[in-house]
Amino acid sequence: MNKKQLVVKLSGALNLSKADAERTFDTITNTILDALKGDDSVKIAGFGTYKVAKRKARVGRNPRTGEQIQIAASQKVKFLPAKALKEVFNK
Amino acid sequence: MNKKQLVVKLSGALNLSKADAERTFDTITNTILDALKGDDSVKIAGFGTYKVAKRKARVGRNPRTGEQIQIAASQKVKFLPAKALKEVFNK
DNA sequence: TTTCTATATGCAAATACTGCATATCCAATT
DNA sequence: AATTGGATATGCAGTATTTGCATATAGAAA
Repeated sequence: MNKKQLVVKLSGALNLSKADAERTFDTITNTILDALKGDDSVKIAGFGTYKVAKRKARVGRNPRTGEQIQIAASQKVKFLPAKALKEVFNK
Repeated sequence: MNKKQLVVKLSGALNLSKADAERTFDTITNTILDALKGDDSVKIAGFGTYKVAKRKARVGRNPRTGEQIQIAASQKVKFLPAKALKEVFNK
């Protein structure tokens, strides 16, 4: 399912126009992103937690040539599913 | 930031009551979950992709006693941040 | 208040990560 | 509705990182 299909579903479920449904959805993702940018984690009970994980610099390898390369430290967004979410998929 | 705080922000940004904002948010998470339950992945351009990852059975260990235990195969929800998301945090 | 979640522990196995080419797929513009 | 530019999936090798187990406690959320 891509974003367009999701928006169509939301439009029906929320009784909004597609344009409004999309704006609503974008507002939510932007709000979450803003919090993450401020180095805050976003905890959604029953769904999961978004947090920014810091990754240290390390030595990697180009699998094509085999040569070693230096990989810089970086940050990425991590999503940790809530307990309730795991249970849904494991029974 | 927890769910309550997020709902307050959404309520302001979307000009909805808190109750409506929460209902809207829940509708979205439920829609995503339903797709995942149907073994479909949810791809949100500019944000990321939710997908169900299957994890193989393996041998684990009880850290308290040290004894080996068999861990069953399981499934969990994975979130893969979109390229745009990584860039936000790495410059 | 009562339920949920993070944390901490040791350790084996699974998985992520890197560059890059190709194939596929999506979003937006025409 | 069709085209196109951009984003993502895949495969590869080897190492770094993560995962997940049991369980109690502390802290936060409903």
